[in-house]
Amino acid sequence: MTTKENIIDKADQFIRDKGYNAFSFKDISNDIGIKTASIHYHFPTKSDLGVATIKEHIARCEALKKKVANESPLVKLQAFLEVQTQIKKENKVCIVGSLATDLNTLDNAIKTELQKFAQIVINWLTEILIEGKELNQFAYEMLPRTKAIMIITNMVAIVQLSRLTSDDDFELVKETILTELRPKK
Amino acid sequence: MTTKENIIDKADQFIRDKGYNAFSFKDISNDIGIKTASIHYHFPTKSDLGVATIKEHIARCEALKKKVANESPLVKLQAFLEVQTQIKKENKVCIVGSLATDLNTLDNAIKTELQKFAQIVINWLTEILIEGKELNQFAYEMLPRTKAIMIITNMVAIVQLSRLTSDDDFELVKETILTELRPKK
DNA sequence: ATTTACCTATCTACTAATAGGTAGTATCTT
DNA sequence: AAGATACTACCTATTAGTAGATAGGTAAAT
Repeated sequence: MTTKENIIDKADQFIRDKGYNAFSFKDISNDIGIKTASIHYHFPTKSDLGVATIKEHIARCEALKKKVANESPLVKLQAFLEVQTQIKKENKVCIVGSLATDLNTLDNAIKTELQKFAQIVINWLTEILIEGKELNQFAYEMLPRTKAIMIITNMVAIVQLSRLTSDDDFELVKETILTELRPKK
Repeated sequence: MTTKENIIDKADQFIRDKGYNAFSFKDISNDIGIKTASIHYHFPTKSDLGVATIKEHIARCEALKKKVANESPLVKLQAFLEVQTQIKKENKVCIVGSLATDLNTLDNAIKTELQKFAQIVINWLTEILIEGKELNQFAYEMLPRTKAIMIITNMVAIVQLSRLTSDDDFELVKETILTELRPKK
């Protein structure tokens, strides 16, 4: 991993652990053994680092989409849910949720990139749900995009809420989503 | 409104607008025309102010519960959803979501108070859903507490996500929740 | 009735720490 | 030699929090 990648990785972890306004260049500096001025060499401003971090998420999302492109809708959905499961395992939150709560402190560059990422995620899950219904693997009555938003909001918020209630609630929500999609014979 | 109440009110607005770590005593100082040292007189630490802010939410929630105690389950649910609608109207987010993303930067006093509030909200909606099913006003198949969590996560996250997509998505989710609960004849 | 003491709420002035960011220089790699 | 990368040293602004003074009100003791 290059230094640049290393910096992005740490920024990502801090944002999803403590929030954008609670992490500093010093935090990253301490973690990877580099001076803060050197971080500014790679990313002139904190906002530049924020944008790069979201771009990394977009890239990882596109890679995952490609990886499961030929799988069944159920496997695709499971891959989708597995991302959140990993987040939960690390006791972090989704970057969309984290930055959305801080949105009014962020400049337009970050805001725009985050909107782009949110669109990609919603569209991907919508496509999975459409395909799943066509193949009779999923059953639901509302519009596919609506169902996608219902599922995404469930997942985004349960990683946050289960920090306050119980980790079991995360599994509960995940299983409920899968159960609700199962066709009744 | 006393100065103390005024401070809590501003803190609440800032937390749900920008997040806990993005607001300062100076922000409040500017808004209400008082020096930051005077805010420290009422709330020795920022954490004390945070705790007081959550306590205010708990008090308002209990008051709302009492106000609609003799109404039908549907009216109670609508009162519940109206709180979020108001939040959305102000382009803010729910305090639970806001503080949950910052949780790892907060001390135990705030964490404990926030857990208390989350429990109260979950329990209230659970009771509404149980009563609504008994009276055949609501239909759902999962456990009442599970359904409550599904609805709460939908609402908590859509106020965040609709900052990035469209305000219409908030109404979409709200209507979908009501539609899904409606018994099929 | 006046003094003494205390309480409440605010102020001015300050501190130590941290923030993001910059300029100029050194080192490493090719 | 040259570009990429990292450094030292610094700057300015802001942060949460503190100390001490002040002014006004209250209540009991003289």
